[in-house]
Amino acid sequence: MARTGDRVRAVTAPAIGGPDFTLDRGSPVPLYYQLAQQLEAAIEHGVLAPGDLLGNEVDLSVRLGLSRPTVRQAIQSLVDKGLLVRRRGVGTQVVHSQVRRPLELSSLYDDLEAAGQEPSTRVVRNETVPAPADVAAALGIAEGGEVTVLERLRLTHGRPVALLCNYLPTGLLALDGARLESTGLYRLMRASGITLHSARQTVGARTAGREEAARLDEREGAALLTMRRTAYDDTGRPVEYGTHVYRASRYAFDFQLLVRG
Amino acid sequence: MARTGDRVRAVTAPAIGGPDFTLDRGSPVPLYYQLAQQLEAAIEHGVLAPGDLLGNEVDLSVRLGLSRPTVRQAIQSLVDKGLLVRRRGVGTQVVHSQVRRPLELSSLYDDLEAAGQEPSTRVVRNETVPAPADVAAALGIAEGGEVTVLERLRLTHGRPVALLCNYLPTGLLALDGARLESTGLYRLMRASGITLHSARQTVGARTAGREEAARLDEREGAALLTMRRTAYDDTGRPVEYGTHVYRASRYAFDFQLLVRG
DNA sequence: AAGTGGTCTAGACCACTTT
DNA sequence: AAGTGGTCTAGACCACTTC
Repeated sequence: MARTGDRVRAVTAPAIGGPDFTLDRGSPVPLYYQLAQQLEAAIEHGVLAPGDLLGNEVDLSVRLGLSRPTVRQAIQSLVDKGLLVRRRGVGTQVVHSQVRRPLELSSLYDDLEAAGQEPSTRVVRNETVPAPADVAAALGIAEGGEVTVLERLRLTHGRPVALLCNYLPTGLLALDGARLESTGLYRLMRASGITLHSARQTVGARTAGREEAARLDEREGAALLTMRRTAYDDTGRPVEYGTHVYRASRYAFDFQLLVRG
Repeated sequence: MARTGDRVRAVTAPAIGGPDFTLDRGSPVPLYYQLAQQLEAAIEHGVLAPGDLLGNEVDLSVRLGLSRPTVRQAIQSLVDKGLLVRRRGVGTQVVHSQVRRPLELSSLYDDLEAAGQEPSTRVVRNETVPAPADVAAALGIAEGGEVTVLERLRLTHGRPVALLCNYLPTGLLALDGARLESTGLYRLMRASGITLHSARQTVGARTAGREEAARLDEREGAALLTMRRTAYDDTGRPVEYGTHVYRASRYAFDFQLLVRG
């Protein structure tokens, strides 16, 4: 039986009824993951068109020289991503719409950068303070305990888009002012080995007060989008609490939801 | 070997090092799912506290009389929900925070009802019209093709909260006016066999115009929360497009995001 | 009746973490 | 060295859908 001992053996499935897949058993990348990536690429590039049937799992596993559970694991990961649909008695097909974008814990900086908006940041405040009640509750620490507060003005093309106020457990992270001006907070956290896992968000709206309007270069009474968020790492510990205010005239949240199975 | 043929056999695991689990092999509910439900309940009720180790998978499977893959499938489903964390070489633990709420494709009606807000609905418009360009694009039909347009005023405790305007492919669903006044659109769709799978949402804000303010019982210039959404069924076909407007003074979106693995 | 995915088993070897 | 989860195999029977 082929086991991990057989190094650098590559298997190419015949193209009968579908695209080619190449598996490398010598690679540290799991076989199910290699297959999932190639399936995703085939869908992405239109080799597998919306509505196409994948061919049954038993045949696929024989053709690929994999066991059925391994093939199923690959398929399942794409079903979870919403790229494939399984129907008992029918088969597995590529989903009909072009919906590709994942739901992600959005980083404003990354989002803006990806959209070609040339984001920049001005750090307004970066210090250690006693935790106010709401912050303490959100971060799960004692009221009055030390937290780091970070206030930033986010701009695109040199014009203000948002006022960001974040609280972090002190000592979690080195908040270097210069690096904060050149990148986003989440990227900094990831670089420090913090794996973000989930976040709870509340999105609302209100009108701008006078001082706020001035800082954001808006008229008084302009519509603002507000966001309050607590983010958790992969062990479920709160690592960040923030209240953000966006100029509604220049920003809207855009995201995709998946219904849980 | 115990197979599905053995009816109504129940297995109770000894409580050594953990809570009891009872599996019914005669039930049509899959074993991994029964286990997952009981694990989730144990976490929910505090029998398993945050940070608790679950015990290794091999022992668990022996205790429960299940194979390891089956136990893993149960655990994996809770990891996906964000309730458990696995660490190689360490074990599986209950997540540290109390984050429980799932991310879901939110139904305004259900959300309000769950919050004890006594929602009600007034159907303002329910007819078939030629599709405007944006609607046609969102629903993937020809511009000017037939669509059903549905306009509703949503109230809580008898006071307006939101103006809902939805477009659906004509013939997808019987939109009975009376039922629309007593329940939500998504519940009606689910009852018609439509399985919602994902949605793309854009959330923004603006100030209220005169007529709009009057309909929502707000002042002119009040902050409004806006939402535009396209929902897809499990085959990826668009089944609904809507533009909603909420009174920011009475409503905010509240949801949880999970980072994709 | 034939074909599909859904579930389940009883093993195996591996990589990683902790002791 | 010992213990954990991560991956993988080669089967099996079942429920559902379609013909």
